[in-house]
Amino acid sequence: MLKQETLSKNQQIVLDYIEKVNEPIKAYSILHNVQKKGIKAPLQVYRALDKLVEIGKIHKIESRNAFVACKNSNCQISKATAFSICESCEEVSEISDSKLSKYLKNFQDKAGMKFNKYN
Amino acid sequence: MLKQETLSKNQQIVLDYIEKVNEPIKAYSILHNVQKKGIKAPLQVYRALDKLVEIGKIHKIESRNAFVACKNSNCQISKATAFSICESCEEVSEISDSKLSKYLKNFQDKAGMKFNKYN
DNA sequence: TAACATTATGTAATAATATAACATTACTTA
DNA sequence: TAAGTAATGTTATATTATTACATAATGTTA
Repeated sequence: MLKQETLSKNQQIVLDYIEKVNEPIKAYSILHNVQKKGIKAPLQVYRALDKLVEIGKIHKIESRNAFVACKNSNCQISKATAFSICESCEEVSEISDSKLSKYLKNFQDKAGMKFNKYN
Repeated sequence: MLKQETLSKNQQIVLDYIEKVNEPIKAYSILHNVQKKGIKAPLQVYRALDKLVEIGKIHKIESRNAFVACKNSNCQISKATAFSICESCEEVSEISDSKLSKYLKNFQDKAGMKFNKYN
């Protein structure tokens, strides 16, 4: 099953905006900024976000309820990423050191669970 | 600066409940369950949770907006923990394999940031 | 191409999670 | 005991996310 090649209209609008701002951004902030493009309701944003996360184009930073474009698109580690977040300025970087990603991918806990994706 | 020895009334009520259920639980669920103890408002729960997280008695599982008692209290890795979460049943375990914790503690990214705490 | 399934959209309402603001009380410690 | 800090109580509100339902667009395949 190949990844879909083309994004839908709303998905593309949301992704374009997230890539443009190039830093973590919240759903309602995205909404405010794409209203001129015809997206009117939170759900339209959340649906696009869900899809973009699913196909690996963006990540959700759970502790911030924010979304950021993936820096490793189409790459193996896109589901095993992590972020460093500055405690004073909140600046977020996707960790590209692959050791952590490898560690996570190989992780297997005592009960036999294996790593599938970070959350 | 030593950690405080005694918890306040609300903190103790909330911690007792979280330890009793022994699985991740949400703030409003805690609220419903401690109302008989005199806690009436969300803020009273959130304030207790904030403090308990701060002193390491519990962790917040960001991707679930849930809180769980720490299994490594008073231990070095209490700020560098992680969880494995079953994708079908959502069962959550705190990873006690210390390799991940050690990796995180020693992590230093290209810009020189060091690990302080997970989020 | 017709029929069907799947995916995406639009819209309104509402649920779930979390914080702001303000007043008061309790605890610590100099 | 006075001053400072931490905790509490309460109301209102902000923020984040989903349910429910109707419709349209797209993809699949017989």
